Amino acid sequence: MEKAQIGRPREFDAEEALQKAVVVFWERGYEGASLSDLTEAMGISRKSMYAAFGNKEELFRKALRRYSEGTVSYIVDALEAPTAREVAEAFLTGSVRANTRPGCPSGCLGVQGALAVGETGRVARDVLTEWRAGGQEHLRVRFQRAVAEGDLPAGADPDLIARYLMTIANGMAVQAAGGATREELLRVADAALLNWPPA
Amino acid sequence: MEKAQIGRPREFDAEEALQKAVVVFWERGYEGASLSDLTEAMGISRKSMYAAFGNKEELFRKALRRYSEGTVSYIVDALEAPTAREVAEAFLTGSVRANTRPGCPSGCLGVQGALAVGETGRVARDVLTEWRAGGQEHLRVRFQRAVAEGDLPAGADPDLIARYLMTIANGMAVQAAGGATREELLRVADAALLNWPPA
DNA sequence: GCACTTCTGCACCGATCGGTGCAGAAGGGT
DNA sequence: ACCCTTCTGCACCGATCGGTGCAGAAGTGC
Repeated sequence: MEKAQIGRPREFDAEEALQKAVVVFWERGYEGASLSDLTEAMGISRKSMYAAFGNKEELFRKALRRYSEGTVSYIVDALEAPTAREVAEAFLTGSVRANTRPGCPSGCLGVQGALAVGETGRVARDVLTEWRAGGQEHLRVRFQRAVAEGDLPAGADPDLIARYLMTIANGMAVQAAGGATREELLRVADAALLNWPPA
Repeated sequence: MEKAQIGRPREFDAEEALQKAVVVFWERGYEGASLSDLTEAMGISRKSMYAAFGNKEELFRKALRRYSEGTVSYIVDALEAPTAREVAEAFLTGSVRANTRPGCPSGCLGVQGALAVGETGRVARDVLTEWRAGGQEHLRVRFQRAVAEGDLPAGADPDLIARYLMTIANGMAVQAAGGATREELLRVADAALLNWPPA
């Protein structure tokens, strides 16, 4: 993978710069984040950004990937909880924590990054739609397994349960973007889990 | 209120044009909707738009007001339901219907109109944040009344119940923007109401 | 040291952004 | 008929958008 070192090496840390881009996209959304905003935060010139990441859309894709591996890696952990109930708990409390992390923008990049957009944001919007659907699909598969294992009743609908949880998580992202606190959202998560399974 | 008719009257129907603007903002968001997009859909020139509505921010405010009075007027109706449980049901099913109305953009203008934005969208974002908070406050007051009337148990927390319902509604807006169908979301609404009150 | 590659910063590209100035047309009220 | 106001369409404003061409600096392998 690593090509032989030929020519002048870049002066900045690409991972570090990408993390800065994540924050800008997270805070302003794809369309609201201008190249000037991005490169200024990343501490590099436009030319260096294009050489290292391709273009704005590619930068967004890579930022989302980094966001997935970092901020919202709780999802992967949640899926490994021993029972469906614990999966749901870990997923929702993880969402709350990610949406209200001190020092980070409020809400979720995957939700507010590009929800309704103009022509220029179509790709970013579709990327995020697919990203959210992917997360929901992981939940669905996990709950399907839980049904097979007898952890959930035979009549339970894995698709509905996954969508139910993802809907709550999406809603909490909107709430966080609007200023809701971690404590307020944790209470919502508790309320959402009062009846389990929800179908 | 009506100023005496002096000078040439405008050639277009302001209400009709405003409704077109609602759809464009709803579909593309505040920043994603350019003046060209808006005026083209409204069928009027830039100059006529500025004369009739002020500027883009004012147009957005007026579009949101019209949206409130039209598409999401179900909230007002829901608040008048006789019991807290029926209020919750009417609110959630109304949300689902509004988010998945054939011929209209998917999702909710109040959510996807301006969630994460750049400098130019700050005002629109704050307007929507306040708008969502206002809706939640109406629910809270209604549930507070329900507690006073004994319709909800004395220990119930109106603030939490209102936030819980608004979180679900917000989440369903995100789901609808991602392509969820009316039937799928109605099942989510049912699941969310399985335990009542949720706290 | 040399050749080669890739870096960086700056100026610049056409397109589009929100918003206006202007001129002329068109409808009042009297 | 007149005046006066407000309409409309078009061209245009400076600013900013995402993206590049260019020149020179700076590193690597030989």
